[in-house]
Amino acid sequence: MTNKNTPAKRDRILDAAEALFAEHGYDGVTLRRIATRAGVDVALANYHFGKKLDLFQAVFDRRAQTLNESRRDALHACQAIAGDEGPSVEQIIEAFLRPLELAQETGDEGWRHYLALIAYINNSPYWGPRMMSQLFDELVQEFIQALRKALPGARDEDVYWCYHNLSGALTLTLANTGRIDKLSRGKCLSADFQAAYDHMIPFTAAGFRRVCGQE
Amino acid sequence: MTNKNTPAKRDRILDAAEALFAEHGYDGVTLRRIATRAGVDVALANYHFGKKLDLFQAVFDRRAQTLNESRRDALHACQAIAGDEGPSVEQIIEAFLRPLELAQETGDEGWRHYLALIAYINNSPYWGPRMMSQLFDELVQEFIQALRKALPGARDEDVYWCYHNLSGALTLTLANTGRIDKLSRGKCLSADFQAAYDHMIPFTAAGFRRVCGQE
DNA sequence: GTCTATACCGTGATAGAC
DNA sequence: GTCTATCACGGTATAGAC
Repeated sequence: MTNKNTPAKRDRILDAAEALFAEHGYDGVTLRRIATRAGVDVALANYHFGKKLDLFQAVFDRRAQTLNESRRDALHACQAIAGDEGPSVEQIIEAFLRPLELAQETGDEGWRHYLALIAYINNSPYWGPRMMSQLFDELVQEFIQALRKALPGARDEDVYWCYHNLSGALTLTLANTGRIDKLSRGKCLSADFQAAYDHMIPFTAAGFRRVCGQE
Repeated sequence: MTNKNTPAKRDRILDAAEALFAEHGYDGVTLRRIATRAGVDVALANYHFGKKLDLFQAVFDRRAQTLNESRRDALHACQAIAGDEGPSVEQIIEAFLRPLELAQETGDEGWRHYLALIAYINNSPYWGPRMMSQLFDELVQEFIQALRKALPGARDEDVYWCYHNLSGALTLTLANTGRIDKLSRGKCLSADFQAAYDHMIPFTAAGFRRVCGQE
């Protein structure tokens, strides 16, 4: 009961920063805007997190652990079910993507912002190389290893290029820009993540099979 | 002979802005840095283009016409060859992508920066909706129309979602972040655009066929 | 330890003098 | 076309309230 809602402000700063960084990028956001949105004083962000860059990093780190765990669990679960010959390409991609959909469809809209932030970072020539590897490479390599097993005889470069295409499709989905809404005149909605993944899974799985010679 | 190199400075401003906006985004770049890189006075950008936002727009507009024309030509050329039944999915996607590769592999590195800028804009929740449609929608609709013809019986939503996946894969390629270099430990290179498109074309074509029921 | 008010100093966009 | 001045804003440090 002592500090019941003391952590509230700290978290509200992270929430506000997450949403704003995801929409406007690192330089498009000021600490003052973050503070205003969080309903706290400007200096509080500095007190809790230090420099602006450290706050950015803190936002990036906060949900990474949880996300990696749920994806790893999904991968291991489908591997357990599949047995010795291992899961199919479709099953692996499903394990890669569905945890994201679940996160996006939580009541907690923070996850939506967080994943849009990942999209921003992944697509940025500046931030991408600096931040993606540290948190995600290990798990991605596990997925790629599983894909390699599901695609016997595939050349390594082909598998990586296919992963690149999957990653790109996913990134644009996470960015949630609303562009497809306009292009399709409302027939498709950026915010309809279930539809996005329902299409992305067979689309990319077919791509893997074709390029890696398993058609 | 009167103003032999008067346009030079103006163009150098555009070149510098293009490269910097592509790497750091709109807010990550100052007019001073642009001016320094262009080797001109700070105020000259203002003189030629007005506000920072107008300079951004000018950079975005500069090459759009040329790019749209070469893509439209590529589409019409493959349609002319194919005759009445129309080109295949593979041929249409090839027409959509190859002009980009050609632009990227010109000696003019400006095109590489420009296309990375398109990637930045397309993936941004803020800029995407504001800027993509005005320049690219008309042509994209032409491509989608061609794809629809190549995929008889496909549902509209499916075609749009497939296009979304193609657009995402392309966007990440244009962004040229170097991430795949690290992931693949040098087996694949972001800057190897030919390899990127050589893989993207069969990958996405197979995806279209699977999702749109033409397998 | 948590938080606020405020001050500092550099930097940025832009307008106006030349 | 160029140079300079202006004026607002941004990140950050500090002093102290609770």
